[in-house]
Amino acid sequence: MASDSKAVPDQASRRRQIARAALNCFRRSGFHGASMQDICAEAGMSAGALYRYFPSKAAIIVAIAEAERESHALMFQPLEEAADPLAALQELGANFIRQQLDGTSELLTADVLAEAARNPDVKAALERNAAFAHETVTRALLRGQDLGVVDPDLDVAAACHLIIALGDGLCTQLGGPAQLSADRIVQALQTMLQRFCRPVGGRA
Amino acid sequence: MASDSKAVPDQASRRRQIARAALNCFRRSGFHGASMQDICAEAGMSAGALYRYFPSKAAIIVAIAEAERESHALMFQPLEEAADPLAALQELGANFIRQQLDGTSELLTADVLAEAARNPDVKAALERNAAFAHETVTRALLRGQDLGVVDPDLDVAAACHLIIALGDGLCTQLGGPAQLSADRIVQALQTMLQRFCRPVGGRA
DNA sequence: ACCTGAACACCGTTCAAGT
DNA sequence: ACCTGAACACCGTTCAAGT
Repeated sequence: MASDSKAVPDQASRRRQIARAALNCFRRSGFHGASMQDICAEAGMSAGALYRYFPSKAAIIVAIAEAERESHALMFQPLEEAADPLAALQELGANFIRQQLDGTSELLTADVLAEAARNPDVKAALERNAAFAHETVTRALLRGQDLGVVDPDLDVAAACHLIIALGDGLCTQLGGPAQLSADRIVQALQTMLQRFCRPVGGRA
Repeated sequence: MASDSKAVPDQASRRRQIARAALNCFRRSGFHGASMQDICAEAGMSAGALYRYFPSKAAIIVAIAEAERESHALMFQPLEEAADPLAALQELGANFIRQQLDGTSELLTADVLAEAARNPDVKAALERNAAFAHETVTRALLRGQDLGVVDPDLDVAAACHLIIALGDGLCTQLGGPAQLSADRIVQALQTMLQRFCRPVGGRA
């Protein structure tokens, strides 16, 4: 709290405005497909003006990735509190897939991953997101072990790695050859998570 | 067989030479990071010459993707013949992960996926690869059901979708926050596949 | 103080001109 | 016949000049 709270658009809301415009453009044409001119037009300002608020195109991606982390935090919330963390993880997976097929999802597209390979700031932002997801899922599985709903011999860290890779893969996937219904994929995912994580003896 | 078999470099070997040079450049700097000038330099020819053999930068990716499909076919071979298709799938997964962590792998990077979102030819090439993988894994699981090593109630198509998404995710992943050993990931993957696919009653 | 938009150094691609 | 490399239309980014 250093200065502001005026009626004129401040730095932060300007940045949000630009990020929102950019997100529209990226969704339409991808990160490299959308030009700065497009983004400027969509945001209703000139190139020079935009560069007052973001030092580069990549910096816009970083801002979007950071916003995405907040929305993930919301999505992951139930994992922390649920009475049955494994059931909550299955539920989360179902929501995730539905959101993915809706196209409602924000933007963890292949484009962004590709940019991360070249730009250290983007890479760092995505790694923060991945670390957050990893930690949250890890905590849920450990708690599941304490509660007896997760196999106590499961290698939780390695399992998380796979589960998150699966999530990433579902994000970037090309529809798939056959057109499977969301329900069938959701069902299969729940079966996979259940069988993979539950204690070896039991059926629940 | 229309014309050739001379000592001078023919069309096909020229194309291979360019594709190899491009692959080196892409590995170094990614698809967008590598300029055509870089590729020309690496291949030892001018821009005009290169464009005699490939109509665009994207066309080079398509050629690489097609070569990758052949190498996948080789990798998937055991699935078709193995006495235990589920065991063969686990083995394939282990090889896949090791190859991934070696950096030995060809190029199903985020870059290429990103390009597919914008270029229909690249997209078509990747879809051919995905369809091939999907069909092969599907056949293996169906055969596993016949042989009694795979749960007869498993939704094979949906399971394949998840397994291939997992493979894609492992390809594009950013190392992961913690540095897990390949062995632990391999072990977890085998557990996951085994528990997911085997008949519900049994242990083998 | 803040914005504009032409200018800069690049990119992928083309094509007149060379050999 | 095949190749060269300057030229073209773009891109992300900058910065003199305006208000």
